[in-house]
Amino acid sequence: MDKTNIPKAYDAKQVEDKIYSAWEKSGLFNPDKAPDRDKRKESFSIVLPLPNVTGTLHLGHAAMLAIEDIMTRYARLQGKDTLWVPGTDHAAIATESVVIKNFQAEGIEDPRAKFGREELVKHISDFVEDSKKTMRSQIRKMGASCDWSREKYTMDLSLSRCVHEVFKKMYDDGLIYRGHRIVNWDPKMQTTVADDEVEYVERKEPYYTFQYGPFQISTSRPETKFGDKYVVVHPDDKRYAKFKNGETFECEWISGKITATVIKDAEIIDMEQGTGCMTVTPWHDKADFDLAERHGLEKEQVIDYDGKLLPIAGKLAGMHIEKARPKVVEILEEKGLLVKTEESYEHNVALNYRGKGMIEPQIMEQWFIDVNKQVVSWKKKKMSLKEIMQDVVKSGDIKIIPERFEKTYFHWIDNLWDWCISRQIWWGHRIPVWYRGEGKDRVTYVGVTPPDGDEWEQDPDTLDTWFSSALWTWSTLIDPELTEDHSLSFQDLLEKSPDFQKFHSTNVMETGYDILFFWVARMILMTTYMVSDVPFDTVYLHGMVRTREGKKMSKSDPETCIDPLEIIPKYGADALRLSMIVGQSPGNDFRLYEEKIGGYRNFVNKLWNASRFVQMKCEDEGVDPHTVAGGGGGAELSLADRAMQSSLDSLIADVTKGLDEYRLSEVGEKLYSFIWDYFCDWYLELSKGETNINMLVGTLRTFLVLLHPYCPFVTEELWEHFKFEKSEGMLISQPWPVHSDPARQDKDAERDFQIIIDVISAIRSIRADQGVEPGLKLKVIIHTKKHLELLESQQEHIERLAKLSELSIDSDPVKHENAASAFLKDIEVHIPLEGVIDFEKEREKLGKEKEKLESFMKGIESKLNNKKFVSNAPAEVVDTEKDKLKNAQDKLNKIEERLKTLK
RNA sequence: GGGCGAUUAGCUCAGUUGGUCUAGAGCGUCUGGUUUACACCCAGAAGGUCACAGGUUCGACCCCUGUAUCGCCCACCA
Repeated sequence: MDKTNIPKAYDAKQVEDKIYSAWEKSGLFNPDKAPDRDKRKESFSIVLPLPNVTGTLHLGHAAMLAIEDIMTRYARLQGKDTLWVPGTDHAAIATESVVIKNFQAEGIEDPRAKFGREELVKHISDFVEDSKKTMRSQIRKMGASCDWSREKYTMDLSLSRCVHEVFKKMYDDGLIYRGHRIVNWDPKMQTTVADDEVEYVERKEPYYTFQYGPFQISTSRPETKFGDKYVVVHPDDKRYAKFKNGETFECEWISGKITATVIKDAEIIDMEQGTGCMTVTPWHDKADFDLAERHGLEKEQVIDYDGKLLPIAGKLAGMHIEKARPKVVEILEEKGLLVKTEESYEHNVALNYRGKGMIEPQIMEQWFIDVNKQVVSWKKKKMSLKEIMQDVVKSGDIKIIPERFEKTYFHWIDNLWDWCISRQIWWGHRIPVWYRGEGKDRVTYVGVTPPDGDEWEQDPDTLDTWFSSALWTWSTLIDPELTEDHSLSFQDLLEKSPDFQKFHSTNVMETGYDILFFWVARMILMTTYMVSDVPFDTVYLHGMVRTREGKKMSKSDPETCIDPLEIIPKYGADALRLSMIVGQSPGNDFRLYEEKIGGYRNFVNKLWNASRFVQMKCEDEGVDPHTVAGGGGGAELSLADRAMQSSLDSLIADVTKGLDEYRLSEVGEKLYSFIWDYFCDWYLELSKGETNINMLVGTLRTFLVLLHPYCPFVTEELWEHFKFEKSEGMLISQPWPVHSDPARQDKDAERDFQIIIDVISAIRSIRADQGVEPGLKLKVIIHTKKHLELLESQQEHIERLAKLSELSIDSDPVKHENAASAFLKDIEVHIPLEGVIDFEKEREKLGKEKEKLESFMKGIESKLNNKKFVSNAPAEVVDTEKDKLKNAQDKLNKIEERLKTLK
């Protein structure tokens, strides 16, 4: 009969939802409801990197949630005032394009025209509400311990207030301006796109060379060439030395005779490339635009905002550029101006990262943030936004993990242009600018609230979605009720919001390295500017999840794409979490596949069964696990117990230090192998013979706390069975275990326990070789060098241990039937030392080891004698060196002793 | 073109400022094992000149230089 009330196998599906609701019910995700809130001094806060509302949870989110939840739960267990704010992003372009696509699939060709602004926005809002519901339930599935009572959304009224406050302040400071600039225009979505949101895709297209007066120019885009009336060459190019800058000539071109001007420019021209000359299209090319600005050239629009040719194209006017291309080539060919066609020329085509529409650069009036104007006060100096962004990372105010991304970050900032923040879509924060009147009498109003009067008209554009996301660390912490009171200044809002005062700046920003620029950099920009503080102290960047083959996971490929929502019921959220943490290092991509997750499911099950075993033990001993106090229980501890106690102490120290330094993978691995290899396979096996139930239960409880950040569900479930009657509440709010002074650790016990382990291992080997002749069996025992050493040098111990394990050692051959019973019954084991050890080889080996040790010690000694090293290196480093030396000396002594005995 | 990284067992990856690392884990492979914690298990084995070539050092997977292959980011291709 089963002596345990714990089911035989862990069924994640059955317990996870139940436990999550219990946590929510307890209110412990909310720092305000922490039972000992007043005592909590230190605070820890983190914001959820707002998943956008367009989709469902994917593995990237799952990894992010797992990492952040570990950080959050660890802080909470440590007794910090812990807040993790969840929320979602309205994801302007992404969301609008999804909704429009959905309508188009229903047969509504142009939803904008059909519904108009107000109605379409309403439809998008409804869609967003649905998505948010889905996201919420999925985040819960992962076990994320975020405070749902503080959930935020970038379009909330309180967050919109922040957006307006920032816009107004930046406008007043002259950091936001409106101007005609060349922007990335997406004719499909009818909006501008930020530089970062443009992606380049390689395409093979024909490449044409045309005669342009005395010059030959090459292009893959002849349809833009109608307005070209400048030809540019390098000032040092000897081939064109006879032409002077500004010289004009007449030539035949697409729509007839034109007058062209020669421009000499060293910056834009690469003499080596092609013919070394080109014509320019300032309206539709950024480099050409800059050239035109430098030389004061005329700019002319050729393509309209729908991607169709303008009247300048003559008879081709109104035609879409894609259709017009062959026509233009045809016209020029007829005129005899086509020199050659290169069929598959490889070049990059610019696409919108959202929606994949082709980008057509256009000159448009847009809103920009000036990143170079030195008007912001920071550290008592006037600096530009760009300089502040550099400063906070350079000075170490913000630390990026892994460090190498700091270089990437600086590189990006060096190449940063003014940020175009206006978008021509309807979904998003509308720009808080109103106009009245026409022409010269036009008045502009910029404000947090709309101006009084009816005759005002608001700017039709919306803000880039990252504008509001960039405020996330603090806009979510401002008290929403206060934001309704417009008599309060922005400073008042900050000062009167308790959450902001307590939790900002946040401790860590955890996100994928792919949005370092999009988001992390912009949070730094906005927060330093607006709040005069950094948004977070540490940036932890995780890698991208890849398939077994190393490809990006994409939803369109269900073969390789793993859906967390299918995995969780099958393997459990705990297993999924472990599989995405252990063995991964920050900033590096990692591959995930089902077997990996299965492996961690096995670990969870192992822990589960070990707990069952402990419970059975309790039953055997007639104790209720809840009344067991832990520790040694006052009884004299066996060697094994002392060893476990001591190792556990080091484990706690390692786990604590590791988590403090965000080394999640390493800590996870340590817990995994400690629990499985050391606790289950040795300590539990040993306790089959002799048990200190206090130690057993106490150790298990410690594991549950240590492992809780990684596997919250299974540990919480097991806690129910093992919690001490006097401890209050759920595992989630227990105190983190403390470890004792390392000097007090029982190193002897640890070492001796290692010997037990080895002896048992040896006994098991005999067993494994049953059926083989007795003499050979014994050789197997001592085959491994470690055993040779241990058995020889620790014979005394072994005899003691044999007694402890109810083994007896004498010269009789092996009589036992199997090894496990060795701990329970009287068994005799024969371990002959004589004749198996090759003393000659031993001496040789020890001699080599001695030599090595001596040179090692010499090195360290010289290091310690070096005054420069001692005075410059931190005290810790010097101490470790000293320890090393001491250990080496100990070891050397032992070797010498052994060499003596071998003689 | 500029930058950043990777290269460690059949596969996927760890390896914490150079030394107790004769380099580890998981999966896979092979051998043996089922006595009530667990076959989602236990014991054991095989498998690596840490990409290559130099250098620094008493000592290099780790630091430096170069080479090769792969990947990512940025810029650009008139």
